[in-house]
Amino acid sequence: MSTTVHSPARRGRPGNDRADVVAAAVALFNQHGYEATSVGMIAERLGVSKSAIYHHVASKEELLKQALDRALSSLESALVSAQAQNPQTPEEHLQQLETLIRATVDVLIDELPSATLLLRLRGNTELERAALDRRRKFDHAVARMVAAAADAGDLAWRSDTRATTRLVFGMINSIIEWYRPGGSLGPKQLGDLVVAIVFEGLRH
Amino acid sequence: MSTTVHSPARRGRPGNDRADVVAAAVALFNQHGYEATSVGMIAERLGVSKSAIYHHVASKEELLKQALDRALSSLESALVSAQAQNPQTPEEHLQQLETLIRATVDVLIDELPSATLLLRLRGNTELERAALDRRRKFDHAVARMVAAAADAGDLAWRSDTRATTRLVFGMINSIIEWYRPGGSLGPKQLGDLVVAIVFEGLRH
DNA sequence: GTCTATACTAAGATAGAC
DNA sequence: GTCTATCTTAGTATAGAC
Repeated sequence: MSTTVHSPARRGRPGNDRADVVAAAVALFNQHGYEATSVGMIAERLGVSKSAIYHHVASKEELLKQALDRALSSLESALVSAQAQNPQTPEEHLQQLETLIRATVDVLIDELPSATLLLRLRGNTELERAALDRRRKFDHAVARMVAAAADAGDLAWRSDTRATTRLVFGMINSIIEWYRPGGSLGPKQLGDLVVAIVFEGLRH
Repeated sequence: MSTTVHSPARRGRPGNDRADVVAAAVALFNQHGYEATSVGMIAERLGVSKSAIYHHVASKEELLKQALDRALSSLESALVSAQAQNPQTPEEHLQQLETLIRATVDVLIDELPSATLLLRLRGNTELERAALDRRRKFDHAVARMVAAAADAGDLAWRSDTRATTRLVFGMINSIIEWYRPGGSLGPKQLGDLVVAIVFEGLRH
């Protein structure tokens, strides 16, 4: 069981390792949904038989868990990095939100497959509900940060802070629906664009 | 085959009609995904046996088609109503976009189940790809309307009109992820909020 | 690390009775 | 409008050889 995440030069017999299997699984989970993806489909994509998959993981659910952990950890790191700022003035609160928005955009792009999986979860199993709970904790921490910025003034959160926060992060999360690496738009530029729309709007 | 959509008082033997079956199916498609939803699950939700479903529709796919047609027709109507405005001045272009945004929000709320189904499509079958094609035509028409507004001036579409449009409608579409009827926020207020964020941004 | 073979379960759909 | 019974295919997972 070579648990190495990115071994630079693999030892031993060629073939697939755990990371390969997870990557193939996540791609298929995103295309067909977790429930509708069979172990046979994952095996087929890797060019091996079904039972070869069970050499790497104990169950189909373990593949889901791997990917969700990865996405959640990355998002939580983004939040922590913004929380480190400890803002005092209204302008510093705005800067903190900007940091959070850019860090979230970066995570969505860097972890596009696993983040996509997370954002499409429906909570149909215990594992999925646990992941959604963890995501809800993240959302609440974000909401607290936004509320603090609104309290400090300088932010037109338009009476309903909760709905506004959902809309803003709905916009950010929608990136996974269309963003593909290698396009003309890089992470930095996309972050600029999102921040500009959120804070300044589209009217001249 | 009583094809009535909302018969005020049903004739004949009590039980489920086509609309009941479609509604149950859509709810389950949204929760588990189309592929992962079995006809047996639909039957169970309605309290009947599997084969009772096949009295109302010829296949599982027909249930999907019904719902997607409904969502697409509603969205296309919203677009047509905005297109009827034929704007001349920059301010009229802005008003046209506002009309489109409000009409889209209304459709998402009024047709929440079927709109949710449409927005989560992955294009894994011919039917799904046909629906996605129809949705793409809608998106392109929206993009043309936005481009016309940008050309008329008065709109800070920040160099990349395409990405900006995607982000804005990503925000609007994200409504389906959390909006539930009966909350404190009505369609009108939500439309106000979206329009305010999109045009004015959050900074004071 | 991968294979074939197999156990067991559930899927979509049909036939024909009530 | 719904039922039971059935056909056929495909799902998750395991056993044990190479």
